[in-house]
Amino acid sequence: MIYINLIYMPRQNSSKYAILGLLTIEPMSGYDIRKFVQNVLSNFWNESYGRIYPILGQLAKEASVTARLHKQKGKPDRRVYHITDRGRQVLRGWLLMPSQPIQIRNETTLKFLLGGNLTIEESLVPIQRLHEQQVHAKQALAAQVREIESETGGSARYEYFFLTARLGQLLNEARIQWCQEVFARLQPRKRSTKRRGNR
Amino acid sequence: MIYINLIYMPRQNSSKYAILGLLTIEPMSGYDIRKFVQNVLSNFWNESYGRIYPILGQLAKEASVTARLHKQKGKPDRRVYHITDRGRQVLRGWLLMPSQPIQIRNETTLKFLLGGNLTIEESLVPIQRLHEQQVHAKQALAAQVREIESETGGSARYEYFFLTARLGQLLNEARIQWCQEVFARLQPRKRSTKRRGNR
DNA sequence: AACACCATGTAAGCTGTTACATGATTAA
DNA sequence: TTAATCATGTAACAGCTTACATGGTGTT
Repeated sequence: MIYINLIYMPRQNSSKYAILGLLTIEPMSGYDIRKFVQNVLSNFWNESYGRIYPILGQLAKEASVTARLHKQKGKPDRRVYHITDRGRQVLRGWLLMPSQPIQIRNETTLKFLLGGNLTIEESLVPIQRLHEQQVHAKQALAAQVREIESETGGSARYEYFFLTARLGQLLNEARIQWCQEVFARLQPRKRSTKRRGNR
Repeated sequence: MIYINLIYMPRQNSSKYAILGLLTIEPMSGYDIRKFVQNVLSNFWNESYGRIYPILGQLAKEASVTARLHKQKGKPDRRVYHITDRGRQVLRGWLLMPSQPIQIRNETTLKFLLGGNLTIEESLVPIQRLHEQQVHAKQALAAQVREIESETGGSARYEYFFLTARLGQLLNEARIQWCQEVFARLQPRKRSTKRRGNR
């Protein structure tokens, strides 16, 4: 295939900038980044080792970060990455660009929409699971908010961390409420309508 | 690389089952599916032509769907796909499986979290855009709900369509409220703190 | 004349996860 | 003894989008 007018323009590699951005919070190793993403950002971001390590190498080659080796006793060496001024410039350029529209693929919701192909009981199973999960997440989010509030009372970053956690809370509450509405509307008439050919 | 114990187990191809599922709502062409996903499901699902057409061909080969050619005057022929009994079985198997955890990558939220690298004014720009967009989406969602309510008053599918749209509404309201909280907390002290080296 | 819509389809190629390798320490 | 955690890294490969091709009709 020949590209004459345009070079193949992939949706940009946001992992690269995400990792760069996390290094402005604190210098981190690849392992730290993974942990941070899993523990703190999992509500709206994810990264796998398979991306993190190659990207850190690439960023170092571009002089957007510098690596410092921290030797440890009893544990493997840590390669801690620090963002450079050049890295901050690159990051700033990305931060100011309009965000890529989110490509959402929420299997649970799609399956629920197609619930007409199942019995009501079958359709409710994943929603019960979702409800439990979201109620559990509610605790974790509240703890996170308390931690942020206690940590850095007046820092510039504080507001952004707090408000991001707040978004998580609001979405969490919305999902819990939805589950309750589903239970209220779908439970009562328990006619096991396993009708398939509905046209 | 040699896989001895396990075959490479990719995250499953949910597009295939999604497309199959949409054909239980109504027989559709590839073009219809794209339109439907964009117009109705865009809040929680997306599919591109590059996937839809090959998958429809694959599903036809597997006898999960059958194709019927609809000739049109002045417009290209439409290849309309109908789900088969075998297809319904395959779909049912997928619907009963627990959903893959959502892999979210919300650039807007991540960028907001990293707002400490920008001025408050700069950080607020995308949130103002988000707010406008969500207020606009609110209208569209309300219209969608009204349409579902009027269409099929008592059908089995009605409840699932309605409740899915309802989830969209609740999440939409949560996001709008979040934007307002952001404006309230971030606007007042308009000190243009373009501090970069925050450690 | 330019553009958008209808309609189907394919090749390029980046994106991103998973399953490995490796190896020491600590907890159950 | 088994498993988990710490820690870095790579190869395989499916997932998915984008940019094309093609061509008629209707709208601005």
